[in-house]
Parts: sequence; structure tokens; C-alpha cells
Amino acid sequence: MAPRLTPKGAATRQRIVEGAAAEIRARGVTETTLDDIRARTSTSKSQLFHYFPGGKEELLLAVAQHEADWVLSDQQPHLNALTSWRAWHDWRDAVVERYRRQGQKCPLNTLMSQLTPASPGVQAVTGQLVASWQSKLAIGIRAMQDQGETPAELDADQAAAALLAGIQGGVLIMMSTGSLAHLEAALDLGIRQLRAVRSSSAASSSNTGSAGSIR
Amino acid sequence: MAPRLTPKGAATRQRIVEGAAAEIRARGVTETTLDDIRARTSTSKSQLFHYFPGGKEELLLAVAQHEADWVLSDQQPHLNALTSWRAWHDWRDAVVERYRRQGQKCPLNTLMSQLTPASPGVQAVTGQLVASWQSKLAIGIRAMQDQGETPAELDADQAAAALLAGIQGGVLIMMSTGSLAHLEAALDLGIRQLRAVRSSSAASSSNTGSAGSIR
DNA sequence: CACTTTCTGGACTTGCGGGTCCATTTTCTG
DNA sequence: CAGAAAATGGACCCGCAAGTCCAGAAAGTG
Repeated sequence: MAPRLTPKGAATRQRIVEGAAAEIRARGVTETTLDDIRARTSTSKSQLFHYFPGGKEELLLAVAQHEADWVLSDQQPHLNALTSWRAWHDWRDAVVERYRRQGQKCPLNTLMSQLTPASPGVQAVTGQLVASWQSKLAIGIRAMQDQGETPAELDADQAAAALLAGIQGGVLIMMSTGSLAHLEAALDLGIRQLRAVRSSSAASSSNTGSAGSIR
Repeated sequence: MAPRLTPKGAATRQRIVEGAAAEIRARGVTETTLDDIRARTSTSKSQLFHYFPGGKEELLLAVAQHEADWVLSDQQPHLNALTSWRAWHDWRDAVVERYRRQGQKCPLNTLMSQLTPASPGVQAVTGQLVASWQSKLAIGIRAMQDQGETPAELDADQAAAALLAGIQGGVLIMMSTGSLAHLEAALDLGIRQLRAVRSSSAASSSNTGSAGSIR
């Protein structure tokens, strides 16, 4: 079914996805028509349907995937190296800055609520994003635990899940209210929770211990 | 401008809003047409525009307001009396249960992303909901602080903001993945943070049932 | 160089759904 | 009871945007 793509075809497909993403960022999903996309990408109707036989639905899904990749990639390099408090706070600032710049828009969210929410394709995109994001956070948390900076009793996966939820909610609220306060609160308290009171031990009873050195 | 409503008129208007809300819950915003609403509520096109001169936009906004009211009201009575750990956990369970039942739907969220996000009316609805919700949480937190159960240093408003963000994000993730794990994690860790290590002062002690034990 | 496949252009169809209109009936007001 | 205001029914309009079609150009392949 999927016709083999020649290099030229792949390039065109790519151009369409990126153009569509840009258009949607600029005007919102609901306001964006296939014709807008066609105009911006200098393509024809038949090209759109050639590369996305499923029509608008399929195209929007591809755009969503594209945006999802972007979300994680511009939290880098911080997100992959959360091995010191310094790194955590740099990451925190990067996240806030990213959404501050993005303004009252979240293409991904609006995109998702536009598509059939239960569709398998949609599930795949979001599920993958959530899993990957959370996993990276959990790795960072375990790294801090290995350094004895974070209480070992803490369930790293649970903490990562909660932190991620806080970020998502913070962004969602920002979209509605325009204020970053909730996002910042969620991040700051989430991180503070990681630093919470390990007893005085840190100095005296060396942290090292157990084998695993993540990273 | 707004024509006075007779009792009959008010009832019809009400019927329209509730019917529209039901229809949207059942089929999603994008799939719901004015004609569906007309059919379900046994009204005519002209009635729809009679009560909502602004057309679909205005009707959807009214539905959003209706749903927003609902969100808070079915966290009651817990939400208004967060004065003991017992109450906090009952509330926590009520929230989880509410969204478990609701399933992979959040009419309010999809509704919002459908309307012009920056429209003053939309801002008003969400802003009001967020403010009210957060305020109730903050009151509960201060109540616990007054009892010495929660560290006085904690910024109640910030903690409430973070907790609320966690809930929102948890629900959002649930909509995408179908799993309640993130919502539960956010709630459990958020509440645990409130119980965290108050200095020795509180003699109460004992209750070390540890927050996570739920079920 | 034949030939096949993929890529592109753009005119055309079509149905749907939001919105308008006006005639008629019911309810309010004094 | 009479006039006004509000409520209702439903036919009609109409623009737009998704999707179809086919003809022809370009690019691969043996």
C-alpha cells in the first residue's frame, strides 16, 4: 500500500508536514484548511492526498508526531543528563523558557483533541511521548538517589510520573490563563521534593554504597 | 440586547445547554452539530439562535460554563472541608473516582481547545475555575498548617498551584493513555508533601500509616 | 531506450453544517 | 381583552473545505 518514496517524494512529504506544522502553529488547527497548507507548501491537492491517502486525519497525525519529537528534543541536552542539582535547575529553566516563548499555544494538545482521541495512532504518539519523557526523568531521579542526594525510599517512577503530570497541567493552565505560575510551582515543588530532607547523613555516612552508577 | 426570559424560555434554554452537554459527552465536540443538538432537545433551529444569538460559539461557551460548574461540585463535600488527613484522602479518592468514571473524556478540555482560546469569555470560564479550585485547596492547606500538621514554611498558594497542576496533567495524560497512574501519582505525592517532616513539634505522631497505602 | 512507477497540477464535485428569515403561536403586561 | 413581547417551527440559503479525477511530466529500472 505505502508506495515507495523516491528521494524527491520524501522531501516533498517532509515539506508538507513542516509547512502544515507551521501553519497550525500560526493559526490554530481549527482555522487551518488543506488549502492553506497547499498554498504555504506550494503543492497541489493531489500531492496532499498522494502522500496522505487518509486525508486530513492522517496528515494531522503526522504533524502531531512531528511536534511530539520536538517537545523532547528542545529540552536537550539537559533532559538527558539530570545528574546534579545544577542540571535539574537548568532543565527547569529550559522548560519554563520553552513554554514562555511558545505563548498561549500548545499545538500538540489542540491537535490531539482534534483527532479521534481513542484512535490507535493517536494513542501511539502520546503514549510514546509520555513514556519516553517519564523514563528520562526517572533516570535522572535514580542518578540523584545513587549520589545520596535524594532519599532512596522515594519511588523514582512514581515521582517522575507526578512531576510529568505537574508539567502537563502547568502548561495546560498556562494555555488557558496565560500565566506560567502553575508550571513554575509544579516544577519547583517537584524538584524540591527530590531534595527533601535526607537526614543529616549526607556528610557523615558517605553516599556511595550500592553498586549502580547510572549514567 | 438580552431579551428578558420568561420562565418557559429559561427552561428551554436550560434544556438546550444540558442536551448539548450530553450530546458532546457522548460524541465529542467536533462530531456534534447544531442539528444533533436540535434533535436531542426537541427544539428548532430558530430557538437555538434565539437563545444564543452568537451561534455555536456562544452555545459552546455556555456548555463549557455548565461543565466547569460540575467539576467542582462533584468534589463536594470533601473539597470544602479539607481539615484532616482523613478528609484529604477522601477527597483524593473522590477525584480519582470521578475521572475513572468519566473515562477517556474531558468535555471541558476538548471544548476549550475548540473555542478561540484567547477569547475573553473562555478566559473567564477557565480563569474562574482555576482560581476557585486553587483557592479551596489553599484553604485546606492552611487549615492543616494551623493544626501544625503541615510545615508553616510551606507557601500554601504555591503548593495548591502545584497540586492543581498535577491533577490537570494527570487527567490530561489519562485522556491520552487511559491510565490513571499519573493522576494518582500526582495526588499522592502532592499530599505526601503536605505531611512532610514537620519538625519534632507535633506530638501527634503515631499516625504513620504512610500516605501511600491507599487500598 | 522502452516501460513502469511515482510525482505533480489543477479543475471539479459534493455534502454538510452554520446561519438567516418569516410566519405563527404562546405568554406576559396593564 | 387588547397589544406587545417572546417563543417556536421549519424551510431555505450558501459558502467552504474535504475529497475525487484524470491527464501529463519526471524519475526510476531493466
